[in-house]
Amino acid sequence: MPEREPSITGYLTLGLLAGRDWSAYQLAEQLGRGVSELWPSADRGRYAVLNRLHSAGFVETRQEHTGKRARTIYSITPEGREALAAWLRTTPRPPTLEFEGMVRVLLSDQGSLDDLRATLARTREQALANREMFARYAAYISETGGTFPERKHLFALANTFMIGHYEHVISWTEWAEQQIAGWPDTVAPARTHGGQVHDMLAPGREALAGDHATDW
Amino acid sequence: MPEREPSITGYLTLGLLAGRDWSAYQLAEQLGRGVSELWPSADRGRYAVLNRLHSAGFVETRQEHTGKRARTIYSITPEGREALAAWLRTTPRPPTLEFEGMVRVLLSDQGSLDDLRATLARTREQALANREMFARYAAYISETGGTFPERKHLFALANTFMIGHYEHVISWTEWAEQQIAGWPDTVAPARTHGGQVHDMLAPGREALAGDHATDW
DNA sequence: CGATGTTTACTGCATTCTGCAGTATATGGT
DNA sequence: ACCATATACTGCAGAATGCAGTAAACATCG
Repeated sequence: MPEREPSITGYLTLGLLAGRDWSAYQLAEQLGRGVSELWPSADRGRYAVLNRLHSAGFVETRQEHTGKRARTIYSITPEGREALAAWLRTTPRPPTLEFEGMVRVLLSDQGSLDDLRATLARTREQALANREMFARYAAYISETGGTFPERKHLFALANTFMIGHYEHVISWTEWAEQQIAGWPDTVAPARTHGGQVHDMLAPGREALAGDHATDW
Repeated sequence: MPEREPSITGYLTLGLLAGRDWSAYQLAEQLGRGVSELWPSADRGRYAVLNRLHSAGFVETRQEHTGKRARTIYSITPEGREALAAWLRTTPRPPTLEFEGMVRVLLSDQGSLDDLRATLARTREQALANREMFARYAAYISETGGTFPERKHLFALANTFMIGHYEHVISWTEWAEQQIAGWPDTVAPARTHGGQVHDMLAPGREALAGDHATDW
């Protein structure tokens, strides 16, 4: 066995198993909830990760049954705990964003102003829904302690980030909608708009001087 | 040929080709610059995308030479332009985040307080560097018009988002560092901290009542 | 003028991940 | 008794990643 390093999904799995045993199905379901806004993964992949954790010796399995239907229960091994702790001592990769809507903004000179408006509106709606979801989590945790009370202090940190993140997306879409309000189309504004640095920096910040290889 | 839909990287490629012809190498390089903070892709994949665009009839190729060394120049076809415009009329997927650092925060009860502090510090540094990069782009574009002056109004929209995004990451890390300052370790605070809803919501916002299946 | 390092210009390969479909049992409601 | 939904996964094709590798052109320095 070549004993490769687990993926982030693998470490998330180990993190859940650190608290209690879970079935494969439960793990796959749990990793599709809120945490998928922080570390997305396909349902299919979550099962594959379990097999790799198993052959690396980081988890053990046992079978349970409900009538004829089997399910596999996973538990973490001491090696699994050590692998998780060792990973936490290493350096994280920077966060990455996959923002299809913003790609559409950049390419919107190849489409209509209505396309651009629709992209902004849709992005805003999606962010509103997500902000609401995390606000509900926050309220639920503060009222009841939540489903994982032993980690509520950590969920609080993450919840705050997520709410602020969607808040930022929402306020950006609103600002962008105002910006494009006076545009005749998606092409012409390059001649009159888009160069004002004061529009482009957060309040109170000034443009930085210095090197820049190129833009975008 | 089954004529599948291009990926987002494919549409980005078509978007660049809409302005002028590019070589494969130039395209691969360009897609690794700023736009990769919005739509990440591996160098290797950008070449594969070109082959798929070609077999779909969305781009055409010709060969140029520098001495013995060949390079392939790509241009967009009318079908490619139409595919891009048609895509812009469809609905975008919501933005997704891949935030390894926040996964570590969630699992930090399996590690030390120093691990958590290091994660926050590293995340802050990375975000500072990226904010600076986009601030430089913004300054460069406002001074010179930038490398793509015909799209500067669109880059301005995206630049503003990116600066605000990293700004949010930075201020969250600073807030989180304050939050954990008084913690004895990564486990105990669940008993005393982490439940205060007022810490967890942006200023002026109240917790929303309503249904919540579960947290995280 | 030759050696060395960097940029240009890609391709191959193993592994992983995604997305979709499919299978089969159990449970709850009308 | 029937049907929808939940449980509990597996198979497969295609796409993406990460790393390594090849080779020519160009710049720089002694």
